[in-house]
Amino acid sequence: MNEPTAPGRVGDVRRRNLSLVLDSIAKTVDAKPSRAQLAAGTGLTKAAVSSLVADLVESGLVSEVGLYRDGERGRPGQGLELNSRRGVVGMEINVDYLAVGLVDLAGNLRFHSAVESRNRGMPPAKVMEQLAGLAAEAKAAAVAEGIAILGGGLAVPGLVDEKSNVVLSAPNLHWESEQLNPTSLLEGAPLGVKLSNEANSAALGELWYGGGKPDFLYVSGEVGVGGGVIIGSELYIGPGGSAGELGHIVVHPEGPECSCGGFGCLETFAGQEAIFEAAGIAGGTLGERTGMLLAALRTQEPKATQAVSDAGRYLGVALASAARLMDIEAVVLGGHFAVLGGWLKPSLLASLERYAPGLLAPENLTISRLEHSGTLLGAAGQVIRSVIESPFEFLLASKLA
Amino acid sequence: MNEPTAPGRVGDVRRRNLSLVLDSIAKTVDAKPSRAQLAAGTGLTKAAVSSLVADLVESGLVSEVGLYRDGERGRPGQGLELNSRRGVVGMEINVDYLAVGLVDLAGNLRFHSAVESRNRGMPPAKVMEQLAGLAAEAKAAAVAEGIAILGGGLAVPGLVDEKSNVVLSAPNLHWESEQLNPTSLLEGAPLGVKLSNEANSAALGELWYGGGKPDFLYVSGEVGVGGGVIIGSELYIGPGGSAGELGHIVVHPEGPECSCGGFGCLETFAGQEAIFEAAGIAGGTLGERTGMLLAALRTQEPKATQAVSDAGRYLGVALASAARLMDIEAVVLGGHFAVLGGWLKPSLLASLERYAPGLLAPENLTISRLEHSGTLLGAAGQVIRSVIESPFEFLLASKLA
DNA sequence: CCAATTAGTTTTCAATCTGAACTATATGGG
DNA sequence: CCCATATAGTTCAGATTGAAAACTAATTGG
Repeated sequence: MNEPTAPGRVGDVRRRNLSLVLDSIAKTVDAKPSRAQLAAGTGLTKAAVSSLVADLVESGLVSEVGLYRDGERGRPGQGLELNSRRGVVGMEINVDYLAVGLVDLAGNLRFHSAVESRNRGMPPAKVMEQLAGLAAEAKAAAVAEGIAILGGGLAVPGLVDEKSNVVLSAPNLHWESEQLNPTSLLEGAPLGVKLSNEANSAALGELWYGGGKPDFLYVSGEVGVGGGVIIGSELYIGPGGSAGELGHIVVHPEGPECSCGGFGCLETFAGQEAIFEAAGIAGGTLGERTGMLLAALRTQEPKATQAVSDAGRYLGVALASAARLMDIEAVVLGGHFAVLGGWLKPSLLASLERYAPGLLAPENLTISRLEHSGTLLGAAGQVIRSVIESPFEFLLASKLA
Repeated sequence: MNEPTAPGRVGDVRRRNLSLVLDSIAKTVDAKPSRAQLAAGTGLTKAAVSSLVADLVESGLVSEVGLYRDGERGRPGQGLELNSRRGVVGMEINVDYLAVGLVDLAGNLRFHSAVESRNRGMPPAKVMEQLAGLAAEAKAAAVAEGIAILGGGLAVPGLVDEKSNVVLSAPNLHWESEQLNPTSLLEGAPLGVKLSNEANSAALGELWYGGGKPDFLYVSGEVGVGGGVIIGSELYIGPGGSAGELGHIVVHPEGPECSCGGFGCLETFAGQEAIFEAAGIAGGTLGERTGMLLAALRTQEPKATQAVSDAGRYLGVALASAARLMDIEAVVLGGHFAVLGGWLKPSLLASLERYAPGLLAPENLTISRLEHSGTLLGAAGQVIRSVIESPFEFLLASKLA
């Protein structure tokens, strides 16, 4: 009724095992496993692994990196790793800036570039044009480093339809039902460009390239308060694709009206604008206002400390509810909340302890260290991940070419 | 890192296809598909379906039910259906009653029995003893109807460890870390007895045997306020197995202290006890108090209508948060909330519209019609479902026997 | 320099699906 | 009554794939 549940064919076994072997290689970062180690790790026979690895090497996804002697005696193994001469471009459109990065299959950020850009209210075509300039830089970097670009990921701060490349709504950009053509940013990349949501991408970036526990809630404090839910090392997006809207959890039933039309949403207490306003900070670019807020916090200006403490308290209420509802055991703070982390944490932890005592251990509340590259890494990572999960399709395509 | 991700073997294809065919037969209730129709429906060839069905019939899971002529000409097909001479016993321990039911593979409730029983504070052994009497009734009914019992499911109002048959905690029963031996209730049943959570089972019962949309939140108003989250036709239990704790969402940060140690939880506003207290109803059994409340509502006694209206309002706050966070599009009210449904719905809908305007269409807020058999059906259904999802294991077992 | 040890390949075999040919059983028109 | 047509279901050769075991390759230490 839901998935059409395709029949199992004999060939599916190979699809699955190709992915299993590739994933094992990907997981074993720094270790460069041999075929024999992969056989032991996966439960497959050496014969099967040899055959599978041959296909993966031929397609260019995996490369052999010299010999590897581990034990005392015996023939040394051939080290295997994800080919670092294949890469994916991660891109991000946000309210105040644009950014690109080049990530190789092994997960190294090989190039990074960002520009400030006031995108709120700007027509999508204009923004895409500017982004194309950054993408060209990434392409040039790839050529310089000898990296073949397989595809790209583009994160935007809004709800997207990944299949049709439509931004369904991005209120903070004032976009609604905007058809983008992200694939044109990377002409010729075999896997094209995948559109995704900013908070979700950041959560995935944190999972794959940051402090990646298998289950956690990522809290994204950009202009809005967003979230990304990771369960069992997978992104939970919900039936309609818009799960994780932490910013519109009701934290006070008598609270003020929110831009979403509801009342008492977390965003009205802990959104960037709300914090700036409560701290009495106005005017200037986002960067300037953030600087002013941090300066005020450093001098312990009462209005500023109170504003951040209040935000932490209400964030604690929201997280208590979220943790109880979804059985979440760890939280990672990103974006604005990462910047304010140190000032936010005390009131946040106190609030969590008040509203959900014993549920979330303080050491499970962490601050993202990926800073602004998390979203990029996540956007690119989704494409890398799709190859790791279905290498068979990639093999087919590369055989045709 | 999380699942050990077993390697794909050639034989896995058959496992999957056995399940695919069995599931197709199960989904096609009333239609009794032929092998040819299954082939068309699944995408497998007739040859493969014939071979798979042969195994399923031999194991007793599927039975052939006479000829079936559909078109104008041609040889008629052999109708196939889940064997209604195989059944599973669903059992429920709750605070105020015990219940059992016999469910055949096709999902028909063939026998049902319940007794009132004050189980709060009762030692588990005593409760299990009484339940054994009910289980014996179900076994006798199975013999009378010629049904072979494959296994059973036992739902309890608390957090359970399904692997070790331990009730980790059931605060409303005053149980903590209680080792049960549910399998002894159905001596000789090849699949044993599976322990599960009451709210989750009720949600699954609603999914499989009620108004089963693929995505919804089931709200269980028993003594506590629980919930079960169904996403993509599967139960979401979270990393620790305790997701869906709707009762401890914070609906008012200045609310009273809750039994969980937190403050302002939904349960303190909309739990059974809270409603009775606010309505000024005390004394007597649960059934008597419920009767008094319904009577007071019918005569529009102000305290009672106000109590229920308040409960609905706060339930709306919790559902608004839950719907935003998990992207939930439909809600089913069960238990106490189903009983109060008509009186609760107006304030609940108004509150939802205030706190999350436009998110949940009124027609997607429904009241369960399964009444007290929902939990039973879900508990038994989990065992039936496990057979449908891995018939290969069942085939193996039945070949050995 | 050879025994021991470990890595990786080749070969044979069994499981399982597909596809095509074949058998089985019904309807309806001449 | 009988045969063309149509549909259901079975049988059998062919292809894919991993398991198991035998084999080849490469390295170390005595």
